[in-house]
Amino acid sequence: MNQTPSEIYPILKAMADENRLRILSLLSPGQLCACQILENLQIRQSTLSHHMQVLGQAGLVESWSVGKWTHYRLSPQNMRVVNNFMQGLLAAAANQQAIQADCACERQGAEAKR
Amino acid sequence: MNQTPSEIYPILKAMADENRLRILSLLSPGQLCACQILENLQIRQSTLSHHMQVLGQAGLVESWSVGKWTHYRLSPQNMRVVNNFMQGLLAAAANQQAIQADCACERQGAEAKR
DNA sequence: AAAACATATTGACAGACATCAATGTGAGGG
DNA sequence: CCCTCACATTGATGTCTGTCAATATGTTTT
Repeated sequence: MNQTPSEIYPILKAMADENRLRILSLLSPGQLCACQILENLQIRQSTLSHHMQVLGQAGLVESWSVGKWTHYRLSPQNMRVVNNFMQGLLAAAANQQAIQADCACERQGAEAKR
Repeated sequence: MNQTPSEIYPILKAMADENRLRILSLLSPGQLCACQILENLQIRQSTLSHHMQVLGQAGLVESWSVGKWTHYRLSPQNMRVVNNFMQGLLAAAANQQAIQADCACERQGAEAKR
Protein backbone atom coordinates (compact mmCIF):
# COMPACT_ATOMS: atom_id res chain seq x y z
CA MET A 1 0.00 0.00 0.00
CA ASN A 2 1.63 3.18 -1.23
CA GLN A 3 0.92 6.75 -0.18
CA THR A 4 -0.82 8.91 -2.79
CA PRO A 5 0.11 12.56 -3.49
CA SER A 6 -3.31 13.68 -2.24
CA GLU A 7 -2.67 12.09 1.14
CA ILE A 8 0.82 13.53 1.44
CA TYR A 9 0.02 17.02 0.25
CA PRO A 10 -1.74 18.50 3.32
CA ILE A 11 0.93 17.13 5.64
CA LEU A 12 3.77 18.36 3.49
CA LYS A 13 2.14 21.76 3.09
CA ALA A 14 2.11 22.11 6.86
CA MET A 15 5.83 21.32 6.95
CA ALA A 16 6.77 23.64 4.09
CA ASP A 17 7.36 26.71 6.22
CA GLU A 18 10.72 27.71 7.60
CA ASN A 19 9.46 28.57 11.08
CA ARG A 20 7.36 25.44 11.32
CA LEU A 21 10.37 23.35 10.35
CA ARG A 22 12.31 25.08 13.11
CA ILE A 23 9.54 24.26 15.55
CA LEU A 24 9.67 20.59 14.61
CA SER A 25 13.42 20.63 15.11
CA LEU A 26 13.07 22.34 18.46
CA LEU A 27 10.65 19.63 19.54
CA SER A 28 12.98 16.81 18.46
CA PRO A 29 14.89 16.58 21.75
CA GLY A 30 11.65 16.54 23.72
CA GLN A 31 8.45 18.33 24.63
CA LEU A 32 8.32 22.11 25.14
CA CYS A 33 5.72 24.67 26.14
CA ALA A 34 4.75 27.47 23.78
CA CYS A 35 6.79 30.11 25.57
CA GLN A 36 9.94 28.04 25.26
CA ILE A 37 9.41 27.61 21.54
CA LEU A 38 8.73 31.32 21.20
CA GLU A 39 12.07 32.19 22.77
CA ASN A 40 13.84 30.49 19.87
CA LEU A 41 11.95 32.18 17.03
CA GLN A 42 11.75 35.73 15.69
CA ILE A 43 7.95 35.84 15.52
CA ARG A 44 5.13 37.23 17.66
CA GLN A 45 3.11 35.10 20.01
CA SER A 46 -0.02 35.16 17.88
CA THR A 47 1.96 33.94 14.91
CA LEU A 48 3.37 31.05 16.91
CA SER A 49 -0.10 30.11 18.04
CA HIS A 50 -1.20 29.97 14.43
CA HIS A 51 1.76 27.79 13.46
CA MET A 52 1.07 25.38 16.31
CA GLN A 53 -2.51 25.07 15.15
CA VAL A 54 -1.37 24.23 11.63
CA LEU A 55 1.09 21.62 12.87
CA GLY A 56 -1.54 20.14 15.15
CA GLN A 57 -4.20 19.87 12.46
CA ALA A 58 -1.66 18.21 10.19
CA GLY A 59 -1.09 15.55 12.83
CA LEU A 60 2.57 16.48 13.25
CA VAL A 61 2.43 17.61 16.88
CA GLU A 62 0.27 16.83 19.90
CA SER A 63 -0.59 19.32 22.62
CA TRP A 64 -1.98 19.25 26.14
CA SER A 65 -2.51 21.82 28.83
CA VAL A 66 -0.80 21.96 32.21
CA GLY A 67 -2.11 24.91 34.18
CA LYS A 68 -1.70 28.01 32.07
CA TRP A 69 0.90 26.36 29.90
CA THR A 70 0.36 24.38 26.73
CA HIS A 71 2.87 21.64 26.06
CA TYR A 72 3.76 20.32 22.63
CA ARG A 73 5.54 17.25 21.38
CA LEU A 74 6.06 15.52 18.06
CA SER A 75 3.44 13.07 16.86
CA PRO A 76 4.70 10.09 14.87
CA GLN A 77 1.52 9.06 13.05
CA ASN A 78 1.59 11.34 10.02
CA MET A 79 5.35 11.57 10.03
CA ARG A 80 5.42 7.89 9.24
CA VAL A 81 3.12 8.52 6.27
CA VAL A 82 5.41 11.19 4.85
CA ASN A 83 8.46 9.13 5.58
CA ASN A 84 7.06 6.17 3.64
CA PHE A 85 6.37 8.38 0.66
CA MET A 86 9.85 9.88 0.77
CA GLN A 87 11.45 6.49 1.08
CA GLY A 88 9.56 5.27 -1.97
CA LEU A 89 10.69 8.26 -4.01
CA LEU A 90 14.26 7.92 -2.88
CA ALA A 91 14.34 4.24 -3.78
CA ALA A 92 12.91 5.00 -7.21
CA ALA A 93 15.37 7.84 -7.76
CA ALA A 94 18.33 5.71 -6.77
CA ASN A 95 17.11 3.00 -9.10
CA GLN A 96 16.86 5.43 -12.01
CA GLN A 97 20.44 6.45 -11.44
CA ALA A 98 21.46 2.81 -11.54
CA ILE A 99 20.08 2.23 -15.04
CA GLN A 100 21.83 5.32 -16.34
CA ALA A 101 24.14 3.10 -18.36
CA ASP A 102 21.19 2.18 -20.58
CA CYS A 103 21.11 5.72 -21.98
CA ALA A 104 21.81 4.44 -25.48
CA CYS A 105 18.37 2.84 -25.70
CA GLU A 106 16.48 5.61 -23.98
CA ARG A 107 14.92 6.91 -27.21
CA GLN A 108 13.23 3.67 -28.15
CA GLY A 109 10.89 3.57 -25.21
CA ALA A 110 9.98 7.22 -25.40
CA GLU A 111 9.35 7.33 -29.12
CA ALA A 112 7.43 4.11 -29.24
CA LYS A 113 4.87 5.75 -26.94
CA ARG A 114 3.75 8.26 -29.54
CA MET B 1 25.81 15.78 10.65
CA ASN B 2 22.14 16.67 10.82
CA GLN B 3 20.07 18.62 8.31
CA THR B 4 18.97 22.09 9.37
CA PRO B 5 15.51 23.55 8.69
CA SER B 6 17.06 26.18 6.41
CA GLU B 7 18.53 23.48 4.19
CA ILE B 8 15.35 21.47 4.06
CA TYR B 9 12.97 24.35 3.50
CA PRO B 10 13.60 25.16 -0.19
CA ILE B 11 13.45 21.48 -1.13
CA LEU B 12 10.29 20.86 0.86
CA LYS B 13 8.66 23.99 -0.54
CA ALA B 14 9.21 22.63 -4.03
CA MET B 15 7.48 19.40 -3.02
CA ALA B 16 4.57 21.06 -1.25
CA ASP B 17 2.33 21.33 -4.28
CA GLU B 18 -0.23 18.74 -5.25
CA ASN B 19 0.63 18.68 -8.93
CA ARG B 20 4.35 18.56 -8.29
CA LEU B 21 3.83 15.62 -5.95
CA ARG B 22 1.88 13.91 -8.72
CA ILE B 23 4.74 14.58 -11.11
CA LEU B 24 7.22 12.98 -8.73
CA SER B 25 4.95 9.97 -8.41
CA LEU B 26 4.58 9.72 -12.17
CA LEU B 27 8.36 9.70 -12.50
CA SER B 28 8.78 6.95 -9.91
CA PRO B 29 8.43 4.03 -12.34
CA GLY B 30 10.92 5.63 -14.73
CA GLN B 31 11.77 8.57 -16.96
CA LEU B 32 9.14 10.39 -18.99
CA CYS B 33 9.04 13.24 -21.46
CA ALA B 34 7.06 16.39 -20.72
CA CYS B 35 4.17 15.49 -23.00
CA GLN B 36 3.66 12.18 -21.21
CA ILE B 37 3.55 13.90 -17.85
CA LEU B 38 1.11 16.45 -19.21
CA GLU B 39 -1.30 13.73 -20.29
CA ASN B 40 -1.74 12.73 -16.65
CA LEU B 41 -2.43 16.18 -15.21
CA GLN B 42 -5.23 18.71 -15.53
CA ILE B 43 -3.00 21.69 -16.20
CA ARG B 44 -1.81 23.67 -19.24
CA GLN B 45 1.53 23.12 -20.84
CA SER B 46 3.00 26.40 -19.61
CA THR B 47 2.08 25.48 -16.06
CA LEU B 48 3.78 22.12 -16.37
CA SER B 49 6.90 23.78 -17.68
CA HIS B 50 6.93 26.03 -14.65
CA HIS B 51 6.53 23.07 -12.30
CA MET B 52 9.37 21.19 -13.98
CA GLN B 53 11.60 24.20 -13.55
CA VAL B 54 10.80 24.35 -9.84
CA LEU B 55 11.47 20.65 -9.38
CA GLY B 56 14.70 20.93 -11.32
CA GLN B 57 16.02 23.91 -9.37
CA ALA B 58 15.21 22.09 -6.15
CA GLY B 59 17.38 19.19 -7.28
CA LEU B 60 14.48 16.76 -7.29
CA VAL B 61 14.47 15.93 -11.01
CA GLU B 62 17.04 15.90 -13.80
CA SER B 63 16.27 16.68 -17.43
CA TRP B 64 17.94 16.24 -20.79
CA SER B 65 16.92 16.82 -24.37
CA VAL B 66 16.44 14.20 -27.05
CA GLY B 67 15.49 15.86 -30.33
CA LYS B 68 12.49 18.06 -29.64
CA TRP B 69 11.61 16.17 -26.50
CA THR B 70 12.76 16.86 -22.98
CA HIS B 71 13.08 13.85 -20.73
CA TYR B 72 12.79 13.93 -16.96
CA ARG B 73 13.72 11.54 -14.21
CA LEU B 74 14.00 11.63 -10.43
CA SER B 75 17.25 12.85 -8.89
CA PRO B 76 18.26 11.21 -5.62
CA GLN B 77 20.66 13.81 -4.23
CA ASN B 78 18.28 16.20 -2.49
CA MET B 79 15.75 13.50 -1.82
CA ARG B 80 18.30 11.89 0.42
CA VAL B 81 18.66 15.17 2.33
CA VAL B 82 14.94 15.40 2.95
CA ASN B 83 14.72 11.74 3.79
CA ASN B 84 17.42 12.07 6.44
CA PHE B 85 15.58 14.98 8.04
CA MET B 86 12.31 13.08 8.03
CA GLN B 87 13.90 10.01 9.49
CA GLY B 88 15.38 12.06 12.30
CA LEU B 89 11.99 13.60 13.10
CA LEU B 90 10.26 10.26 12.98
CA ALA B 91 12.78 8.69 15.31
CA ALA B 92 12.40 11.60 17.74
CA ALA B 93 8.62 11.42 17.56
CA ALA B 94 8.57 7.69 18.18
CA ASN B 95 10.90 8.19 21.11
CA GLN B 96 8.61 10.82 22.63
CA GLN B 97 5.71 8.42 22.43
CA ALA B 98 7.79 5.84 24.26
CA ILE B 99 8.40 8.05 27.29
CA GLN B 100 4.72 8.88 27.55
CA ALA B 101 4.57 6.95 30.80
CA ASP B 102 6.68 9.62 32.47
CA CYS B 103 3.83 12.11 32.25
CA ALA B 104 3.69 12.44 36.01
CA CYS B 105 6.98 14.32 36.12
CA GLU B 106 6.34 16.47 33.09
CA ARG B 107 5.67 19.66 35.06
CA GLN B 108 8.97 19.80 36.84
CA GLY B 109 11.11 20.46 33.79
CA ALA B 110 8.81 23.09 32.35
CA GLU B 111 8.27 25.06 35.52
CA ALA B 112 11.89 25.05 36.53
CA LYS B 113 12.65 26.93 33.32
CA ARG B 114 10.83 30.09 34.36
C1' DA C 1 -11.40 40.51 43.43
C1' DA C 2 -7.73 42.39 40.89
C1' DA C 3 -3.59 41.93 38.52
C1' DA C 4 -0.30 39.34 35.96
C1' DC C 5 0.72 35.75 32.95
C1' DA C 6 0.24 32.17 28.96
C1' DT C 7 -2.07 31.22 25.09
C1' DA C 8 -5.97 31.57 21.61
C1' DT C 9 -8.77 34.24 18.40
C1' DT C 10 -9.90 37.89 15.16
C1' DG C 11 -9.27 41.11 11.41
C1' DA C 12 -6.31 43.30 8.24
C1' DC C 13 -2.65 43.38 4.97
C1' DA C 14 1.30 42.52 1.98
C1' DG C 15 3.94 39.27 -0.43
C1' DA C 16 4.20 34.77 -2.62
C1' DC C 17 2.71 31.69 -6.08
C1' DA C 18 -0.20 28.51 -9.04
C1' DT C 19 -2.50 29.21 -13.08
C1' DC C 20 -3.59 30.80 -17.66
C1' DA C 21 -3.28 33.04 -22.49
C1' DA C 22 -0.11 34.67 -25.56
C1' DT C 23 4.21 34.54 -27.52
C1' DG C 24 9.05 32.94 -28.26
C1' DT C 25 12.54 29.32 -29.41
C1' DG C 26 14.26 25.46 -31.55
C1' DA C 27 14.10 21.00 -33.83
C1' DG C 28 12.04 17.89 -37.69
C1' DG C 29 9.32 16.94 -41.62
C1' DG C 30 7.40 17.91 -46.21
C1' DC D 1 11.87 27.31 -46.75
C1' DC D 2 7.59 26.86 -44.44
C1' DC D 3 4.97 24.45 -41.27
C1' DT D 4 4.22 21.63 -37.36
C1' DC D 5 5.41 19.97 -33.00
C1' DA D 6 7.53 20.13 -28.14
C1' DC D 7 8.76 22.97 -24.81
C1' DA D 8 10.17 27.57 -22.57
C1' DT D 9 9.22 32.37 -21.38
C1' DT D 10 6.48 36.42 -20.31
C1' DG D 11 2.85 39.15 -18.25
C1' DA D 12 -1.38 39.33 -15.86
C1' DT D 13 -4.54 37.73 -12.30
C1' DG D 14 -6.74 35.70 -8.38
C1' DT D 15 -5.99 33.06 -4.32
C1' DC D 16 -3.57 31.65 -0.40
C1' DT D 17 -1.05 32.46 3.73
C1' DG D 18 2.47 34.23 7.01
C1' DT D 19 2.60 38.08 9.78
C1' DC D 20 1.14 41.56 12.94
C1' DA D 21 -1.74 44.48 16.37
C1' DA D 22 -5.55 44.19 19.10
C1' DT D 23 -8.46 41.66 21.82
C1' DA D 24 -10.37 37.58 24.21
C1' DT D 25 -10.06 33.48 27.26
C1' DG D 26 -8.46 31.04 31.00
C1' DT D 27 -5.19 30.26 34.91
C1' DT D 28 -2.35 31.50 38.81
C1' DT D 29 -0.92 34.81 42.25
C1' DT D 30 -1.43 38.47 45.45
